[in-house]
Amino acid sequence: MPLEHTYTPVPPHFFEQEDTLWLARWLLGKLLITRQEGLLTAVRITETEAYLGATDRACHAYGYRHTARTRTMYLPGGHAYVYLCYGMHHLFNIVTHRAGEPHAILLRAGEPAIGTALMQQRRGPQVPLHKLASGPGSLSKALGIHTGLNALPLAAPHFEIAEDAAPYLPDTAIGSSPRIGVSYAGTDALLPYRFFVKNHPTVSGPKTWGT
DNA sequence: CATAGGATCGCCT
DNA sequence: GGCGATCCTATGT
Repeated sequence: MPLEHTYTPVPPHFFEQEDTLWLARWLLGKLLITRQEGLLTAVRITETEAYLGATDRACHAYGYRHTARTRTMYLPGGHAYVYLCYGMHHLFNIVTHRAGEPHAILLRAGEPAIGTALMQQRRGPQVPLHKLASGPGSLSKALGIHTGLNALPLAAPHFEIAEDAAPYLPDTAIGSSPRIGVSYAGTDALLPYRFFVKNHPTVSGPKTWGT
């Protein structure tokens, strides 16, 4: 591993804490690392969305709904929740909070950090660097994430969240906005539960809303 | 740059 | 049978 990619993995149980909004902000600037068939790829996270479980109408597990799909969300924090969206996109979430409280954080965008050539290969040669992992479906595709990895712990070999020596992101560098694509959620669609690195080219959708 | 429409299928009612 | 926590392309401004 090259020196510039030295990093410290975060243990899965770190995500058992209950403050999902804080975690969604905290994830910005951290590394999401995946390994498929021994090949390492990683992005630096630039955009996330929090889904706050039973009381959040935008959450799949609103009202403690139990279905085959939502089963994963009831696992303790630190597991991967991967589901198929629109029949073709594999969306990647990190389950948070204690077992039985179905919170999750959707990872929506990141900046390529490790294994960029492989991510380019997975996405196609025409895709510009800043779009390789811009948008939740694209991010999963670049990192080789698919529903076969659903319910696995967020630990080696498949996944890791890690910190490295990157500069600390001050609050003024972070924006928030309503979540994307949840108009079905009534008034909860207006809650500012989307977080992003302000003005970062990899962020999908609005880059400057909020503070 | 903004908007529109089609792709495509597992999950839920 | 209807519809998504989306993406890509095409068309118009």
